Amino acid sequence: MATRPSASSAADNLDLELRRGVVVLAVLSQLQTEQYGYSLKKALTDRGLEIDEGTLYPLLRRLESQGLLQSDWRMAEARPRRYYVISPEGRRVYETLSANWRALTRVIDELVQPVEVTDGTPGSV
Amino acid sequence: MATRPSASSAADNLDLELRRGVVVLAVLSQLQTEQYGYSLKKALTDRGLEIDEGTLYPLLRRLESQGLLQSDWRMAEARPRRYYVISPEGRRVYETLSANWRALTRVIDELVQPVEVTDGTPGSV
DNA sequence: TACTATACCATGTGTTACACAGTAATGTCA
DNA sequence: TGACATTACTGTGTAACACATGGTATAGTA
Repeated sequence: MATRPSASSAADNLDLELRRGVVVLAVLSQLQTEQYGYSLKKALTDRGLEIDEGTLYPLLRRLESQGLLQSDWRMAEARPRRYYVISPEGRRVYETLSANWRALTRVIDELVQPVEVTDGTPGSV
Repeated sequence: MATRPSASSAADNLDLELRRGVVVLAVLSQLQTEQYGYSLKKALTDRGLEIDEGTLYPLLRRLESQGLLQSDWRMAEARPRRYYVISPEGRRVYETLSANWRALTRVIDELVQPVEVTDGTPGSV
C-alpha cells in the first residue's frame, strides 16, 4: 500500500459509484430471456460489464422480492440451477428505467461533451 | 401513502440508484469554471439534472477534501459565497471518469439497445 | 483413485453516498 | 413591514455495493 493513495483511490471510488444502479438495468435487460445467475454473470462479463458474485446473487434475490423477477430451480440439469426471468411488472419497470437511463445519458453527455483533445491521439471512440 | 407501494417505490428507488455517482461527473464538468454551490445547483437544474442542496453541499466539501476541488470564500459580493473550482488533480480524475462514463454508456447502450419496436416507428438509433 | 479446478449458489460485514428534513442568516422586493 | 429568495450547512436513516468467506457437486487430470 503505497503509490498515490489519494489519486487512484478517489478515482476508483468514484468509478464504483458510477456503475452503481446500472447493474440493475443490465440485469433486467438480459433477463428478457431466462437465465441463471452464473450464466448471467458470464454473459455480462463477455459484454464488458464485470460483476461480482457477491453483488449479483443478492441483487437477483432483491429484484425477485420486489416482484421484478421470477425464479425457479431446475434440478434436472447437470447441476441445480436457479433460473431467473423478468416478470410483467419487471418489464414495466425496465421500460421506465431504460427511458430514464436514456434521458440521463442525454443530460450528462451534454454536460461532459466539450472534451478537448488530450494529445495527438486520434479520438477513436 | 397508498397506491401501489411496491411498483412505484421499487422503480423510484432504482431510478435514484441510477443517478448515483453521476452527479460527481456533472459537478466536475461544470466546475471547469468557478462557481458557488447555489449557482451550480441552478445551472445543473437548468440543464436537466436536479440535485438536492443536502446532496450538493456535502458533495462539494467531499470533493474538496479529496483534492479534486479548491474553494474560497468571497465576502465582497452581495452575500458571502463559497466559490469552487476544479483542481489540476480534479481535472485528471475528471478525464478518467468521463472516459469511464463513455465506456459504461457504450456497454449499457449495447445491452439495453435491442428494444422491440413499439409501433411502426422506424428504429432510428 | 486422488486431487484440483470450475460451476453454482449463498450470506455477512463494512463502507459510502444519497435523500430528506431540518437550521440559520441575510438580502430583495412589494 | 413582511414574505420570499439566496446562500450555506449538518445529521439521520437507508440502500446498495465490494469484498471476503463458506459450501457443495461435477468435470477434468495426473
